[in-house]
Order: sequence, then C-alpha cells, then structure tokens
Amino acid sequence: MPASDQSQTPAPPADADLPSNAELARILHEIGDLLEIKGELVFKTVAYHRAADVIGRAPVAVARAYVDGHPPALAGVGRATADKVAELARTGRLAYHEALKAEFPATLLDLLNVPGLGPKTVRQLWTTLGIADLDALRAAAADGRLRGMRGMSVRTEQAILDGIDGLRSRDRRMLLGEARDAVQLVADALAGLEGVTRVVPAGSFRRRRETIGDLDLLVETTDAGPAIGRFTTLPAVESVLNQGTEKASVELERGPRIDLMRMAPGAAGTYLIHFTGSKAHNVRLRERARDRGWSLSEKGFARLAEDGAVRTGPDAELRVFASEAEAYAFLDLPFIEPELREDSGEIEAALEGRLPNLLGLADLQGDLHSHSDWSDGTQPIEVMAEAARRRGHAYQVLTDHSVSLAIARGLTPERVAMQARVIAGLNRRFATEEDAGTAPPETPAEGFRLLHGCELEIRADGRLDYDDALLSRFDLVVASLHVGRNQSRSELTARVLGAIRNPHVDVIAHPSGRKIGVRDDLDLDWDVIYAEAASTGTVLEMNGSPPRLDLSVERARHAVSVGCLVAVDSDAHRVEEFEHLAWGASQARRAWIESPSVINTRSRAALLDYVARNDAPGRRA
DNA sequence: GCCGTTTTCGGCCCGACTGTTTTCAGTCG
Repeated sequence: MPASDQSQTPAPPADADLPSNAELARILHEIGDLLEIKGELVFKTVAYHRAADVIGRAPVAVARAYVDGHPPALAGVGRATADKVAELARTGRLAYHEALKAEFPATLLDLLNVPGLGPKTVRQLWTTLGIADLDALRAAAADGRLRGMRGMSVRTEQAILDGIDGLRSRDRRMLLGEARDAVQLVADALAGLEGVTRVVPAGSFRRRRETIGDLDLLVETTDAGPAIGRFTTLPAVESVLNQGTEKASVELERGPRIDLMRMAPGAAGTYLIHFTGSKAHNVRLRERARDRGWSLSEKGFARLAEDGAVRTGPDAELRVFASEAEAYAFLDLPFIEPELREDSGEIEAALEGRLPNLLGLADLQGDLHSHSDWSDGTQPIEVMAEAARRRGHAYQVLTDHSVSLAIARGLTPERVAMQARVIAGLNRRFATEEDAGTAPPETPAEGFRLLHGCELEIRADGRLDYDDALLSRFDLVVASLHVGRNQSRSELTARVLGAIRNPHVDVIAHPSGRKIGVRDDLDLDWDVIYAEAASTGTVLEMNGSPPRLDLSVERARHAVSVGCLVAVDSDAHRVEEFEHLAWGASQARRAWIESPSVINTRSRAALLDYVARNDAPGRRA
C-alpha cells in the first residue's frame, strides 16, 4: 500500500514507527524466558515462544495489520497474545512485559546463554547467591562458591567457566558455504569406516536456513562405536561436549558445534525427519501420530495403549521405515521437502494436496548476474563463460560493474564497447563448435551464449550510470545500489523506483543490500517496490551469495504473491562461485517459489523475448 | 497460554546425555 495514503487523516503510526515482526518476536521470546525463570507453568512459556516464532516468520507485517484493524489469524496466537501484540502495535510498549522485566535484573537473561544453564539453575543462582550477570557468575565459579548448591560440584564450576569463555568466541552463526565445508570434513572422515553406509547432514543446514548455528549429522551404520570414536578424535576437534552410545557432540577448533547421531540401517526415515526438524514441524507430526494411536520418535512409530502410554512388553509394536517418504505416508502425508519444514503452512498444504512444485536447481537455464576481471571479478571472461557452458546452461549474463563504481573498476562506455567485441568473438566460437559437434556434451539443445549485460549503479542522486542509448545495447541490465545507503526511506525508495521504471532495466539485483551479520537492509518501502516491479515486469533478484541471500525468503514469498517475477542468480566473481546458484535456489524453495515465477528457468530465446517486450516503448509508465 | 466433533476443562511431543545420584532432574536438540 502506498505510504502517501497514510499522510492525511488523523495519522495512524507510520510503518517506520511500528515494531517489526522480528521485534515482536523478540519481546514475546523474552517474556517466555522470564516466565521460565520465574518458574511459570512450562506450557505457558512454550506458548509464548511458539507465538513468537509464528509472528517472527509471518508473511505480513503483523503490527501494521493490527493497526489497520485486520489482525491475521495465526495458529498459536490466541486472545492473550493478540491483546499484547495489539498494545505493542498501538503504543510501542507492553505493560505486562515491562512489569515482568522489573521483577528481574536486566542482565539475568544473559545467563541462559551459558551452555548447560537452564531456567531452573539460573533462578537458583539468582535467589540463593544473588548472581545476576555473567561477570558475577564467573567470579562465583572461580571462587568455588557454586559447589555448595544442589546439583553443583567442582566440575560444574569448571564447565560454567568454560561455557562463559566459549560464549565470546562462538557467538557467530555460520553462513551456508562454511557449514557445507564443515559437513564435508566430517563426512569424508567417516565415509570409509566399516559398517557405515552413508553420512547425511540434517538440521537447519538440510533445511537451508540462511544461517546455521549447530550442525547435525546422521551416520547410518550397524555399529555406532567406531563412527563416534573417529568423530570425537578428529584433528579439528577442540573439545568433546558429550559422548554416548548413540550420539556425540564436539566443538571444532575456532569452529561450530557438531552433533553426530547414529541411525539404524533400514530405519532411517524417522531419524531423518526427527533430526532435520524443524522442531515446530516435528511437533505437528507427533501430534498427528498421537491422534492416530502412535508415538513418533526418531526410532520410529511406537503403538500407544488405551491410556495413551507407549505399549510395552509383548504388546509393544514399533514401526520403522527406511525412507522419509514412507514415514510421511504412514501419517497419510505426502513427502514434504526439507526446505518447507518450518510449520509455516506446509502440513495444511500437504493435507489439502496443494504442496508447491518447488524450483529445482536443474530448472535453471542460465544465470543473470556474474563478473569477470574486467571489473571486480578475478577471472577472464572466457574462463567464466566456459565454466558456465560446462554447467549445461543455455546462457550466462556477464554483468560487470558500471562506470561510477570506481572501487570495482566500473567500465567506461569505451570499455563496454570493447567488451562487446570480446563477447561476440566468444559466441562465434561457441556457435562454430556447436555446429561442428565439438561443444561440451552438457551443452543444451539451443546452445550456449554469453550474454552481454551490466550491473548498473543507481547513483546517490538517483541517476543511472549509463544513458539510454548505451543501455539499449546490452542484452540485459541488472541495476543495483551500493552508495548512499543511509538516505531516508523516501529517498532510497525513489531511487530504486527510478531504476524499476527505466525500460532498459530488467532486474533489480540484491534489492535489500544486506550482508548477513555485517550490515542491515536498506530502509525501503517494500510494498511500493513490489507493486511497481510487478506492474512494470522488472524482475527482483534472489542473489545466492551466502552473505547476501537477497531477497530474503520472507520478502521473496511476499513479492511473488503480489505478482513479481524473481531471478535466482550467482553474482559469481570467480568460477567456484557459480555454486551460489544452489544456495539461491534453496532460498527460493524455502519461499515456496515454483519455476514459472523464476525468469531464468526460461530458455534463452524466451528470456530475450521477455526483455525485448519490456524494453518496447510505451511498455512502462 | 492455546486449543477442541472424543474436550470450553484438562490436556499439551520425545529421547539421549550428564552429573550427582542412591532413582532422577535438568538441559538440550
């Protein structure tokens, strides 16, 4: 909805003043944490955390919807939570939250982050010893003042000291590429062991969350002993957190925590489901199992007795399945792709037979965003083109930076013309090889061509870096914004809208400008951006570079729902980075996006036809 | 706190590992 519509009458709060979904979620989680420490009924605290999660990933701006008088129906958000969200949306504050916070020192919640410390222990530390922050806890542990408490010993004190030290060094979450490297390290080490049939990453990495905290790995083996032994003694292991007969956890040197679990051959289906999660998805499955008389755990489905307890003795019955699909089928559900398992509507969709036909990496016919050493890439045009061709793509768009981005050696119009000649020469060779049958076997039927594009800078004053005459000579133009990031929402939005409305601009690259863990999103009026992109046919990019993943899943899902097309791009600056396409595709899958909404699932002919139509005079406002 | 054609009250998902226990609570995923 246009922001200008809000400016007249007795002004409801502007979007910028409303708490975001993430802020609402943070407050509700904090209430849940505080109630845990307070010793409140566990189901009540769980309800707050669940409501926080649901609101945090809701597809609409929840506070906005409350202010506008049409709060969304969200499973897990009942009357009490709705009233609190309404108060937060209306006033920006929540009396209940503030009263609760006033009961405890503000720093007490920090203690929950120490591994091994839960709400019960934190409460005990505070009430018996007055410990309310990490420094006090460290001092007490170092002085040996904890060992008198129930459940505390000298060893616990040391574990707490170690845990506090670890907090400082290990608070960063991994990006997808780093997680993949750690997975590979362990998988390679276990692969050759006797009895090991496979090693599978599970958890949030398998669901392709944009950042990964801990890694979960499953090893299918007849005997867990050797695998766990090898795992806990890997050279990269800094410490072993725990180790049993079924599972073990380690921390890598300056790296992540990794959990390894054993799954029994022939029974992997429920293990994979259990350890892939998400927790919320699993809870829904277990509820469904229980309704049907079975208790679901990683081990399989155990038959329940009349009283709701698991049957034991001669009446015991455990159903196991080799594959996830079979385990889902036992619950009369179709297979649900890991990227969808967030309890964000996938169970309902599965029941109603309307699960999306998700985009696959193989559906991509090309890539609209890449660089060479002509600007800030590291490899020659030919090397990049050859690598793209060997991927079996029909096109790669070379989009070196435009002139004003001097730090990236942006191309002058003269160098653009030179580059065009280089590309034409390469394409002549590709055509000759295809005619002669000497092109790589991966080459698709329509052949491979390197398309000439550019990454066009949207300058701080809103002007574009090249004039229309030059822009019209490119096969495809992606526009992006790297400078003047701190302007007001209205200024930034106007700059992006200017690019969207230019008939020669085909794609807006990494629209939010974020880098995960480094810098925040641009402050844009997103609803206006989506609407204009949809009406002009300008494509919004899902950039697959792991620090970007931009658009985000939530934004991409919203954009497509209002009629936008997206492009899944690598933004490769060297050959190895073409693999970013896989990360980008996984984010599109998380956003429930299907192939028709992704422009680069189209053939080269269809892509160029789309661009030509959108470039036609009068096509745009 | 949430939720419901087995319920508007009384339930609410499951198991491994750890540590300090003499049979189990707390934490974690």
